[in-house]
Amino acid sequence: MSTLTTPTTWEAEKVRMVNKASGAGRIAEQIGSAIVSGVYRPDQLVPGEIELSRRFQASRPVVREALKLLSAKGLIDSRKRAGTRARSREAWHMLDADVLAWRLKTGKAEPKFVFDLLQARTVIEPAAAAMAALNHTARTLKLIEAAFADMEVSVHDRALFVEPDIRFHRAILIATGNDFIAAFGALIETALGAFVRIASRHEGAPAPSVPLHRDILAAICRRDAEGARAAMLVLLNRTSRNAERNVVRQGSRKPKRH
Amino acid sequence: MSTLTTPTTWEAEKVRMVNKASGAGRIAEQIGSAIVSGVYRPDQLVPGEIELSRRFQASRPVVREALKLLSAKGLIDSRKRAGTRARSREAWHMLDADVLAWRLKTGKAEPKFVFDLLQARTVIEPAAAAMAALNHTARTLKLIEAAFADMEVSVHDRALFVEPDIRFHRAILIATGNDFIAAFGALIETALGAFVRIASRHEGAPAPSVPLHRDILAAICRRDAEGARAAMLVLLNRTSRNAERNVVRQGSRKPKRH
DNA sequence: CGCTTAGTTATGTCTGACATATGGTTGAGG
DNA sequence: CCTCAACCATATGTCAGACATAACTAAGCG
Repeated sequence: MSTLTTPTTWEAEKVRMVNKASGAGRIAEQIGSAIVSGVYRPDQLVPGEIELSRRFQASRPVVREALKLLSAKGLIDSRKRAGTRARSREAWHMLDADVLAWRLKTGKAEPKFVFDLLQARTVIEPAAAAMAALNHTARTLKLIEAAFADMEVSVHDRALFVEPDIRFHRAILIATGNDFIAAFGALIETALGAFVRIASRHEGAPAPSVPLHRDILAAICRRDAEGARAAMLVLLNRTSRNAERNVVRQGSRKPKRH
Repeated sequence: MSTLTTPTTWEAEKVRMVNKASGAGRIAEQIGSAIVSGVYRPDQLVPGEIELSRRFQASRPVVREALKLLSAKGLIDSRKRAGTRARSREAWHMLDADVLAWRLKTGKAEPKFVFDLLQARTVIEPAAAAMAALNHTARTLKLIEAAFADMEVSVHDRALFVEPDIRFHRAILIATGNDFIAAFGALIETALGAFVRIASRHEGAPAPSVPLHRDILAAICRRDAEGARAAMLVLLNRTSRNAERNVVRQGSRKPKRH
């Protein structure tokens, strides 16, 4: 049953984040969530390793592995004598799938989170669609087409629809041929996952968005960069309107930072 | 700057990557560089932990911490029985400062790397400048202005010029008020660091770019979004022309992925 | 009063062992 | 001879206890 030489790369395997079940991943998630939710203030503290090992009922090496995970994501910084400190949010790796998930889960200030997510998508994805139109190959185009076909099949159920939807947008990012643009995949995934969570109780089937996706695919197919850009922009504008309608009203306020 | 013998040119508190000196960081850098340079093929192998601990003259816990660092950056994936495998490049966190540095250091296919870097900047930074013009605060504007002032001071020396230059572009990203846009800071830093490395032996002082930066700052100051976007685009086009002139000619070839 | 020095403390590192799951191998059964 | 189940080897996962090292604190000395 296994396809012999063809790698068929991901498919079964989801985007693998930290293994939540096992020790280090579980602890990293707990501490990471605490940091992004503001339990541990910017430039200070975090309990010591022995204290953490006691608190999480795990040995110190496991705690240290968890801390290394968080360190690699820019959340903490350990120095020899005085403990490990939570780093300020400018240092966080905001496009890391785990950091995004933790921020979303402990949804503090969710309106601004959703707004920024959409704003970033509006910057990246139209340009990505244009680049994909110019640079796509037979292989990458096939990925986009396959994702769109699966969207059409599951158009009746929002829960089923979201997976191929995410795959569609990711495939476009990959089709750009630019690794740095493709790095936004995690962001798209989180954004769409969040939207479906928010919007699922307000609306029915996602049928109206299918023709918009079809326009994007068609433009990419005929290597029409500006058409693809415009079509993607139309889709994102629709998504923005939906988000505005669904998010609590304060979402329309201009974000006001100190 | 990196692996040198700890001159600590600019003082302690900087963007802290992995602590290269100490065990886990040093090992992570070695293995990570090997992965991004293609020594360990996509979906396969990587020596076992005991073998690694022997090879790097370190204990197994330290090796495991290094592996956790790499795991958090999307480079590897460990499963219980059959070892830890190098993940395919789609999984790599391309905007991670360490991954960027490792890819740049073991510069394989550097022309495409530089080209993609510039292309990504052309997508992000004009939009970021426009957003900064609309959203900047007194605090964030001051950061941009301070960086520009330092650029003017050190205009005579390219080596000194690069630091405030990086700071200028980072400050604009921060001034957007959007965390996800700001996440590109590491990319900008790597890009400018790479360009100065490439261009330093071809050209003299970076004086011509100063008025272009001044135009960006002025547009942001007067909250002129489209002006800021256009000014940034002008700067990036100049940078692109310089890069084209400096990089070997094959950089103009269409990147051809299988 | 400032500088040096000693002590405290948390991270960093090491050793050695056991637990666990999984891939491969082997043997039983069809 | 082939199929499938049980077994075993192996690499990661986890644990415990110990020592090394550096940095912050404070006492001691000039």
